[in-house]
Amino acid sequence: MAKTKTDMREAVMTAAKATVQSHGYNALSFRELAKEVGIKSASVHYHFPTKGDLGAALARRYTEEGAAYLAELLATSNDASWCMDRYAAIFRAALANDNRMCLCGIMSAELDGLPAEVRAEVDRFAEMNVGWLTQILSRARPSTGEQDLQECAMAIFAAIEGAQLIARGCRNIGIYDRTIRAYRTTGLIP
Amino acid sequence: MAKTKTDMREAVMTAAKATVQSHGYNALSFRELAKEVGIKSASVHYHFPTKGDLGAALARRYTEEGAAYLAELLATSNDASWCMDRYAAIFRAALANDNRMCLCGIMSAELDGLPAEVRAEVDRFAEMNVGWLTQILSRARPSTGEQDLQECAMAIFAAIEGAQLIARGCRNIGIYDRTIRAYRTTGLIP
DNA sequence: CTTTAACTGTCTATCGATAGATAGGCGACG
DNA sequence: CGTCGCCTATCTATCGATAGACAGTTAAAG
Repeated sequence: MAKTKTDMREAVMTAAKATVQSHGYNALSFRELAKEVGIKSASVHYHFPTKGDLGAALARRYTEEGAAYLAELLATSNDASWCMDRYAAIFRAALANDNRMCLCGIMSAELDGLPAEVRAEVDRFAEMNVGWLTQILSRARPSTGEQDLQECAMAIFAAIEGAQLIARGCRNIGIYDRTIRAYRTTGLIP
Repeated sequence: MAKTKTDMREAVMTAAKATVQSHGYNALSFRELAKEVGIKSASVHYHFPTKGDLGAALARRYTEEGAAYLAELLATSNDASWCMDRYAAIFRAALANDNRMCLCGIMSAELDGLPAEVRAEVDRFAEMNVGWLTQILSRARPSTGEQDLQECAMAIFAAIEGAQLIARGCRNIGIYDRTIRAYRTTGLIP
């Protein structure tokens, strides 16, 4: 059974995702990527004509997979606190996995070097997260206005991304855990 | 009056700081840097033998200047709330200035490509901030234990860095403002 | 069937740009 | 004179991207 076009494309995207989460979009190299999946860089260009195409495809899939998982959480439990636990665990898992970061978090830092199509996907990821968090908050605080819910959701999203960023910077996952706990204690997170 | 060695060194560091805050450490180029300050790239190497030397000097100065400013705040007012306002304003100013980021925030995202001496400076910056925030918190909540104060200080630092990161990613400074306000409302920030 | 044509996925080879870094020279100044 | 600050010139490495060839597959035409 030979590799189909889709197989190779998947392999490239998987390797690229890991590289970006570890070293950022700028560190993504067609040559290195090709070496990892066992083809030549010219063949990577066959699947993704430009680096921007690859980056955008990566970010889009990342958002979609995240949205699917979060929807599953939402359908599994009505407990906002439990959902938030699982949510924070997603970002923790990236750190635990070789000190990786959220794809869109790391891309936000590299924003200036990003092609426009990649930036658009970064925005969509943030929107998706805030939307989900707003739903969670509306369960935990049903009497709160939509406006306030969204602001608080944005704050939670930013705070968790920040916790990941700083913990990564210090190469210390304990910082992430303690920070999330402090968010809970102060009431930022349900 | 010709330029002294110190003058040129200062000029290089100033330009480099702006570049890193805008585009990250990886985007820092000796050639571009030299062009900006009106010398040649070989001359930049005269002042900073390697890129790591430049990056570390940059981060060290950034931490020192920040510490000096924060000490000034601490000496100016006893009002924790006012100090926190000024603190949040520092990070806001970076965003307002061409969507720049905290030097150490952006370096945390690029951590893997950083020379060891630069990483060490990133750690020191975080420590310095947490130390200052702990002092502020001990004024606002004098009855709280040192352990809890430090955790909360770390949480505030991470949350503000995150707010800056996300607002930058969305190219929308309003997101920063609303997020900081939400931090206040929930009680994370005094 | 068989032949022919197109398509697919990968290859080799190469382009121009840019990176960090180094060797050695030149003029000013104390 | 000798050091200081900056220069020209150049090296090697790597980047994204492209052109052109080749083998394997598919499918239509005869």
